[in-house]
Amino acid sequence: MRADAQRNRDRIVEVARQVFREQGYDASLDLIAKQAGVGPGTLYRHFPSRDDLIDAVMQAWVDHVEETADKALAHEGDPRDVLLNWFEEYVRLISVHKGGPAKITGAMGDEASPIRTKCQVLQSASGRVLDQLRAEDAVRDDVSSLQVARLVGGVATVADQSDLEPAAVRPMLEILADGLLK
Amino acid sequence: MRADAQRNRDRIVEVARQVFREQGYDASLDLIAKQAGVGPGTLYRHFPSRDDLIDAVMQAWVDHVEETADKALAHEGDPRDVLLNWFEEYVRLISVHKGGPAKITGAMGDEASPIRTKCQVLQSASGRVLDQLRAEDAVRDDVSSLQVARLVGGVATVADQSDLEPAAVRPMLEILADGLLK
DNA sequence: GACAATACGGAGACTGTCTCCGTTTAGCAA
DNA sequence: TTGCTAAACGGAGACAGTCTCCGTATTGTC
Repeated sequence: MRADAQRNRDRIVEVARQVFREQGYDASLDLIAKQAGVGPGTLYRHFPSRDDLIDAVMQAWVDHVEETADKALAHEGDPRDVLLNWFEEYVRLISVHKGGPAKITGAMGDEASPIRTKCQVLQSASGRVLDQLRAEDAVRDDVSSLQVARLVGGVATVADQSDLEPAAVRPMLEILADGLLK
Repeated sequence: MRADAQRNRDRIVEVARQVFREQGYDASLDLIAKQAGVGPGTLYRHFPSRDDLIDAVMQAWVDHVEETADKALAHEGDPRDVLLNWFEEYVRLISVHKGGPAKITGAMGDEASPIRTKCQVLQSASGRVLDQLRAEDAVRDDVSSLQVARLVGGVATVADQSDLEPAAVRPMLEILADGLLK
């Protein structure tokens, strides 16, 4: 990639991250282009769809997911605590931007989605936590990590759309956890 | 209301119901106006916001909710069956239109939402089912009908956004039910 | 049949998406 | 350096959707 192209691409992503944080994932793309000091054509050349841009914005965030899962796994406590702790982190992770939970959870399991790789990272992180608990024979074994990701994602989506406080989300996650544990 | 106004209003709602069914809740309102043979101004006078129109479209559907809850309550079987049956009906009810689950569940608990009354009907129907099961000492009593509505609504939202088959939704509802039962 | 009051409707302002294409620039080779 | 070409730029503008304003038309009443 040419140096100027790389420069523009980076700036667009940087601006997009900030604008998405302030206005949510449905912010105007032309506005992002303008703020980044490029024309709309440049933005759309680099990122043909909104999801492609979102994917780029999320890139930095991916590493954080693995790390968070590691922490959850190292968490002291009984299986219920471990699971709940992971659920809360999961919700936090996908709720960084308004509209994020719906976007991510909706794309979960969609092979063709531009943010597919991000979903896979989340799902596999979730899978790791689940596997450890399964090894302890703590969770039922007829559930897939995809189902769990969707269930927790569903709670996060509702919480995002209704502007719920974490304190209001917790009891819902507890019900999920209790349904999953043996 | 003047006779012509009533006529137009009815026709708009009728057309909207059909268009929403075909295209989802984010269909163009000007298109609905055109199909109903009125100007956009007329549509917006009757229904200042999209949600107001959606609310009107849902009106016919409300009676059906009560009836469905009655059927769920009369359902033969153990508490888990009753609960699961109701959950499946609930998901079906709010998934009539694409985008419906998110719309309804997002508005749940929002006092200012134009579709508030619809949410209340759903929530109270859910409350009735829950109350009966509580009377049988079958479900935990630290959960509200709002929480349950949100949990099941969350599953429905994800299912709607990912175009999941009912068969894929069922296991998720089972987890919810198991988390709710004592 | 006249006159308010009420309702209509469509032109058009505004916002956001996305493309096309003439212009500019980076990078390389002579 | 200079010249060349592929790559990239950017902004005008086509298009679609939302929503309003206001001149016109219709209704129902006295």
